[in-house]
Amino acid sequence: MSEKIQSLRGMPDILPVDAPLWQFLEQTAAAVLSSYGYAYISTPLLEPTALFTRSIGAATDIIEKEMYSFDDRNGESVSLRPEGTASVVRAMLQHGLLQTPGQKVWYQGPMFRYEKPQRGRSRQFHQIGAEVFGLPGPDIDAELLAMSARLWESLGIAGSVRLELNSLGSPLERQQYRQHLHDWLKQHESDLDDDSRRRLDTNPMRILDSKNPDMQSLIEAAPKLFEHLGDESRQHFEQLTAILDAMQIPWQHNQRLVRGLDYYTHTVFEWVTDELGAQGTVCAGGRYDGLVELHGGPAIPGIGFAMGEERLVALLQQQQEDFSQQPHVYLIIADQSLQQQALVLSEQLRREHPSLRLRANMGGGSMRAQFKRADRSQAQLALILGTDEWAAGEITVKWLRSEQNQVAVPLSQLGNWLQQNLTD
RNA sequence: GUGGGCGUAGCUCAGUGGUAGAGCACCGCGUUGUGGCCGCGGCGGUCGUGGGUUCAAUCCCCAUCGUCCACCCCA
Repeated sequence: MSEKIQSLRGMPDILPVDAPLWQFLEQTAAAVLSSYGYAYISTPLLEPTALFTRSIGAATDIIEKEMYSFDDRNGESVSLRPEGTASVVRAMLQHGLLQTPGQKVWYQGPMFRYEKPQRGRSRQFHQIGAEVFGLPGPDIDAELLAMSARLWESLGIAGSVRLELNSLGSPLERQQYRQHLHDWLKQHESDLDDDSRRRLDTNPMRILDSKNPDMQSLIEAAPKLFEHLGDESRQHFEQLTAILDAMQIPWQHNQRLVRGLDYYTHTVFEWVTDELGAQGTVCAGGRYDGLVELHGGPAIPGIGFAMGEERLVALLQQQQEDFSQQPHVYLIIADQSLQQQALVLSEQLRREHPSLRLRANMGGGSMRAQFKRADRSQAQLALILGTDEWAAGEITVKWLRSEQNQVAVPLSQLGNWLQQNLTD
């Protein structure tokens, strides 16, 4: 006996019990996104390492210590993607898709970060994301948020999430504020905790996000980013919030919201929940007006978001709703001599009724055993094919979830009969 | 990366310094062609792994791995 190989740490399997939830999430998201005119795009899991270091910012934790990077057989440094936006920008540029403004795309798939796993945080995790290019105005910001709100509604979790909003201003304003904040914090360095002191030079804006209670009064007193924004940036934000108010989408202004990735500008937002412990951000994003340029393209603005599928599935799980697709019918083969006929019949039914979920008994077994399996399958009814039925050219139909009497249906009419009598 | 909780059957867990148990699940029987309820029987664990203490370790100690939680980070 050889040793059983286990999955890598933080790389969970998604098992059949949970799969219906994932499918519900992904199908609902696909429907909502396409209803807003987003087209699906799929990019490789493996990219040149430089794509991410340039995009995300070399001083971030993602780049410094969380990327799965290695040299391929050609000696080129490649990395598993830690997020999706960089690849989408790369692909849009590479294929000249940014010639026309207003491109909307969405993606879905696994991302990889070498983190210490905990609830809502694994090393391989999944995101659904959306990106829009070439639209600078607050109108698209608002529509993007409305779309996410609509998705929460469709998923039935609207009551569990709330929207937090902020503006980081233009790249210049952001940079100036960062310097200003840094200088101010430097003067209060003795009041900072160890984590914050460490971040002072690398990412001072993140200090505002600290959860340390001892830091809160200092953070309150720190200069506010919003007060350092120029008129244009303020206008952008005010127009956005006016549209949100008109659409009756509740939001909160969180002045400490700064986001972790370097490329964000102007509008940034997070949809957060209190129901998942420490990993409460379920969807986050913002505007990244300088990113396309940073990747060697024209000065085209962009905005997008990514949502964490594991976290959304966790919210869906709390609803206790059953998303699984049970078979409609279970075909019991009363006599093994009819195995061949049963398979032929099954194929015929499936061809006639593509939406029919039919599970035929495989592997033989006694009637008792087959009925047990039929019951366990949650099928609405059992079809029984035995020698008597076969000789008479009919099949016995028994309801498994109600007390109706079982009936004999001619094989020639079985398809129609099922269509008329099955629900959902 | 830091700190803490936990690792006994597929699942949820009990248990003792003398090499293990329950419930659920699974399989079979009680019906020669009828499931769900019930009864009976059965399958199933090198007690995470390695080392130490001991006459003896699943139990005590150390390490390691895994898992969960918080920090950190982030979706």
